[in-house]
Amino acid sequence: MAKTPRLHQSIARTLGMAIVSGAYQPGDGLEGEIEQSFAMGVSRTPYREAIRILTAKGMLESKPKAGTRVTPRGSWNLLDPDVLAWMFSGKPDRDFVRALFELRGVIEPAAAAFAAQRRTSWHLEAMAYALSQMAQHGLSTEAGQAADQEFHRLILAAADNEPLATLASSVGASVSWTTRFKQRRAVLPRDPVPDHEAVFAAIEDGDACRARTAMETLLRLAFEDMGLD
Amino acid sequence: MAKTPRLHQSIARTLGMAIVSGAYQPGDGLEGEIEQSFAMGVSRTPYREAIRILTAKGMLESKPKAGTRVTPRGSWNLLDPDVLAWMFSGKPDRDFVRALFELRGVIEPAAAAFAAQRRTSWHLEAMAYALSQMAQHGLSTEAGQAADQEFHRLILAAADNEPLATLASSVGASVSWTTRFKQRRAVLPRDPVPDHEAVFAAIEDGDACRARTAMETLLRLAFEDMGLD
DNA sequence: AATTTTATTTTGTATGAGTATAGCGCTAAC
DNA sequence: GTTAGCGCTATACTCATACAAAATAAAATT
Repeated sequence: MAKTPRLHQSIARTLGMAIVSGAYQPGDGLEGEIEQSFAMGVSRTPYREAIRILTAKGMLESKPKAGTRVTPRGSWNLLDPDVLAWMFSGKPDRDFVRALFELRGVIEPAAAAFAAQRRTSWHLEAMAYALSQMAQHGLSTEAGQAADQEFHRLILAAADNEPLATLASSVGASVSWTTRFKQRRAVLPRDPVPDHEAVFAAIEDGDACRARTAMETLLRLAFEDMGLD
Repeated sequence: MAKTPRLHQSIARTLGMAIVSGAYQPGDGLEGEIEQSFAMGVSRTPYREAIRILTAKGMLESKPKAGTRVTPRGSWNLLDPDVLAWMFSGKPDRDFVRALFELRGVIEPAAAAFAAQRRTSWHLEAMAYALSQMAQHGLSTEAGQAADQEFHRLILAAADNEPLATLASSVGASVSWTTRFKQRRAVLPRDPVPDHEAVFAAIEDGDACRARTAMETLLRLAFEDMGLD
């Protein structure tokens, strides 16, 4: 797990978390490469590369003489996997989590509908296997959670829409952080397998409309189980 | 327009375009920083920073001894504004454009529905202004196209969902390519303004359901005008 | 044959010097 | 008094070189 951290990566992570957590406000400046990098105890090289990473994600902008400044939130790539991870590494902002669930509620049902129309027999086999694994191990185990994610990933693959898949995987991954958080503190009351099987059956039948509603139901129940509000 | 290009930025752009265009296939390696950077006539510093930028967008990964390799398409951040720009800078891949449009068909109707419920008077004013600009200049002009994109951006903003709003650039790209495809076919038979006004009216009335269907209609008609198939 | 050790290649980090850009203040002209 | 042009300077940007660490491959050892 503790895969040796590259320095620039580590710096980007530190700065990124500081920015999303609000420690640096938009407009604030990271003034002076030399001072900043010295303050962090690293050389300019990895520090600058970290700046490039954050700039690539829309969180910083830097010009000669003007310095390096935090950009307004609107230009951050909030759907970037790293940015999402940084967001959830601290206190997850409730409004933001709710917004993510809302977005997921838009995307995944649509993906399920597309999947119903475009799935191949190969997809169906793989989904069936994932479901069986899920039922066998249960969601409290590593293997069960992996099977759950695999099931959702297969739906995206079957939907045959690349941009949709990247979007949904980012959102899905971040949502799973919160799920993990929930499970730590709670009961895991309901068996999620039947909900998933309903989605699978609709996709198998090629019934796009039913697949959409089944997925909506699944997400709604999952959201209620979290008890966010 | 020609705002002086920083070197690392320029290199990232060149490499990024080469990757999305397929000149470098996933799995291919950019072997040897020193050779590569020398071949480009630059020093290692900006070359490495360009690598960091592309890595941050999920298109490269690099490890000591193993070299720097292009990652599989599935891990690219296709919704990153820069990546999208690189995608569209070359030949427009029809399948990708269609997929992006399909995604738009998922996002925008839902956004319109949310906007109908959450828009402020400020949003309405701005949207009305964008519409007037659109009607005044027409979609064949720069100003008109800008107003079109602004209108769609405002809908996402009015939906009051931050992650959703970050998709504005993606949607914007889709919008601009819609008009471009239309004009290539030299058809331009129908006035798009009424469709937009229908969406606006529904949002103004706070009618979420009507806003959704109006947006769906708008997109369907626009898609037909594109004549992708 | 499996395992440990060594070698080697490639990226990663450190450092210092010099360049170019863009904001700021100054001057001068209107 | 205002504005336009000009030079100054702070800051990021680029270059060059050296060395360290990491991961794979090969070799040696058990």
